[in-house]
Amino acid sequence: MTETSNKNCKDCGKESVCCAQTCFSKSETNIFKPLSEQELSFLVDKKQQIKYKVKETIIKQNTTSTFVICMRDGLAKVYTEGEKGKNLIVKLIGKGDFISGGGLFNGNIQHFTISAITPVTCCLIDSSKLTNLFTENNQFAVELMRNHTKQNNYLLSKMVSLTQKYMPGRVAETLLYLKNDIYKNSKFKSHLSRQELAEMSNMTKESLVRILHQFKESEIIKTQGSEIEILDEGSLTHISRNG
Amino acid sequence: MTETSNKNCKDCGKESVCCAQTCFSKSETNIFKPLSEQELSFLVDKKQQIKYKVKETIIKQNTTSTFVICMRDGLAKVYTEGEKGKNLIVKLIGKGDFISGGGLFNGNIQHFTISAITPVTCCLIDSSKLTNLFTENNQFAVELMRNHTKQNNYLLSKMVSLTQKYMPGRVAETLLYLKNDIYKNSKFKSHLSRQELAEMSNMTKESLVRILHQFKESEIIKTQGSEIEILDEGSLTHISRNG
DNA sequence: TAATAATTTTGACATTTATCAATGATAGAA
DNA sequence: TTCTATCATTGATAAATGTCAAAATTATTA
Repeated sequence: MTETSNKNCKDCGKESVCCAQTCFSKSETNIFKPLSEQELSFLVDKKQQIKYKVKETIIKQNTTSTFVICMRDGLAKVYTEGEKGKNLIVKLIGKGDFISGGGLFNGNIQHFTISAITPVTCCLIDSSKLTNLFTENNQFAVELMRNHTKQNNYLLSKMVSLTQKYMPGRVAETLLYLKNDIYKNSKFKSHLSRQELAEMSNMTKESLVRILHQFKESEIIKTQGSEIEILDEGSLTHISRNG
Repeated sequence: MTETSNKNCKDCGKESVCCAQTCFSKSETNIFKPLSEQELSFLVDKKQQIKYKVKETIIKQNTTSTFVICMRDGLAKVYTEGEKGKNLIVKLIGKGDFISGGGLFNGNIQHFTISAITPVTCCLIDSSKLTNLFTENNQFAVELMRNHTKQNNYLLSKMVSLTQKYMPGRVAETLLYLKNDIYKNSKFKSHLSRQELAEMSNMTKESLVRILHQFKESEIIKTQGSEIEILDEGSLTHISRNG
C-alpha cells in the first residue's frame, strides 16, 4: 500500500486501470460506451498510450498502419496533403474523439495526416481488435458505423461549403466551428495560425486576413494576435449561411 | 410445374428467388457477399423491388427514411442540393452498388438526393435488418464498414479535387470517371447533360462547355451531341493530375 | 413536317480569388 | 535586451471563374 503512487495514471492521477475503463467508458460521445468492462479490457489490453509534442505527426498520409486513434487529451488537426504542398484541414479532434485514418478495413493505407497542435495524449488501438468485438457486441459495431456515417455527412457538408460558398461564408463557418465545437467559448486563443485558418477555409492566408479585417471593421469579431472574440454571432451565422 | 412462368423474375428471367440469392450473392463487389443463403433470405424477405423512370427521385434529401438501397439495374445520380439551387453531383451508382442516404444508424435523415438518370430497378431494404445480421455474421459488419470507409475516402479525395484543381483538371477527372467507372469504354453516350457534367465538376455549364471545346481543339476528345470519345487518355490523365 | 421548347454554344464583361512583393509585428534565441 | 526568424498584414496586379444575353443547335410535340 506504500507504493500506491506507482499505480497512478500519469495523466489523470487516478489508478492506471482508469485509463481503460473509467475514462473511456464515462465519455458521453465515445464510441466505446457500449462495451462491457471485460470487452474494454480486451481492447486496450496492450494499448499504446502515446504523447506527442506540438507539431509532431501522429498519422502520416499514404503510409500503412493498422491503428485507430482515441484522443485522450490535447488537440490535433486532420488534414490532407494535396498537390503542390496545398493542405486542406478537414477538422480538429480533441478529448474523447475517435478516428481512423481512412484505412480501416480497407487496405490500411492512411488517407490523411494527423498532427498535434497542442501536446497530445492518445491511444493507438490495433484495428483487428475492433473486428473481434463485433461478434460479441453488436451494439459496438453499430456505434462504430454511426461514427463513420457522421464523418461521411460531415465531409459531405464540408464539401458543399467549400465549393458553394464565397470566402466570407467559409471564414464565418470556420470561426463558428472553433467557437462551438472546439473552444466552446465566444472568446478563445486559437492554436491555429492564419495559414492554418486559411487551410480550414480553403483560401490563401492573405485572403483570410483580409476577411478577418472586414469582420473587425463591421464589429463582428475582435482580434488580438491569436486571440479571437466573436462579438456578433448572429451576423456571423447569417454570413455563414448566405455567403 | 405448369405455372413456372409465374415464378420467373421479371428482370432477369430466372426463378424469382434468384433476385435475392443468386443475383445478389454473385456480384463480386457486393457487400452482401459474406451472407449465407439463409441470412440473405432474412434480409430481403419483404424486400421492395421498385422501378423508377428517368428523372424520378429515389431518395430525397432532408426527408426521413430507414431504407438503404441496392441497385439492381440502371444508373442514378447521387447529389446534394445546396443553397440557391446549386447542385453538386457526388457520384453515379449502377448495378450492384449499395448506398445509404446518410442516415444509417444516425437519425435516418437523408443527406443527399438520389434520382434516376436511366430507368432504375432497385431494392429498398430496411436498415434495422442490417443491424440484426451483425451478430450472426461478423464479416458482414466488416463489409458494411468497408463500404463506409471507401465512401469516406472517396468524398475526401473528391473534396481535394474540387477545391485544389483548376477547371480543366476537374473536367478531365469527370471524363475519366465516366470512362473507367461508369461506361467502361473510351466512347460512350453520356446520360448526363452539360449542366449535370458541370455539377459533377463544380463549375457552370458555360465553363464546362468551354473546356470541352479546348479538349476538342487539342484533339484529346471528340464529341457529337451527348456522345463523347476519349482520344488521348494519356493527356487527359496528365491534365487531371496536374490541373 | 412544322412549330415550339429546351439545351448547347459563344461572346463580352464583371466578380472573385490568387499571386507577388513589400512592410509591420511578434516570439524565441543568443 | 537585441537579433533573427517567423508570422501577419497591406497594396497592386493578374488570373480564374461566373454572369448575362444572344445565337445556334437539338429534342419534343402538335
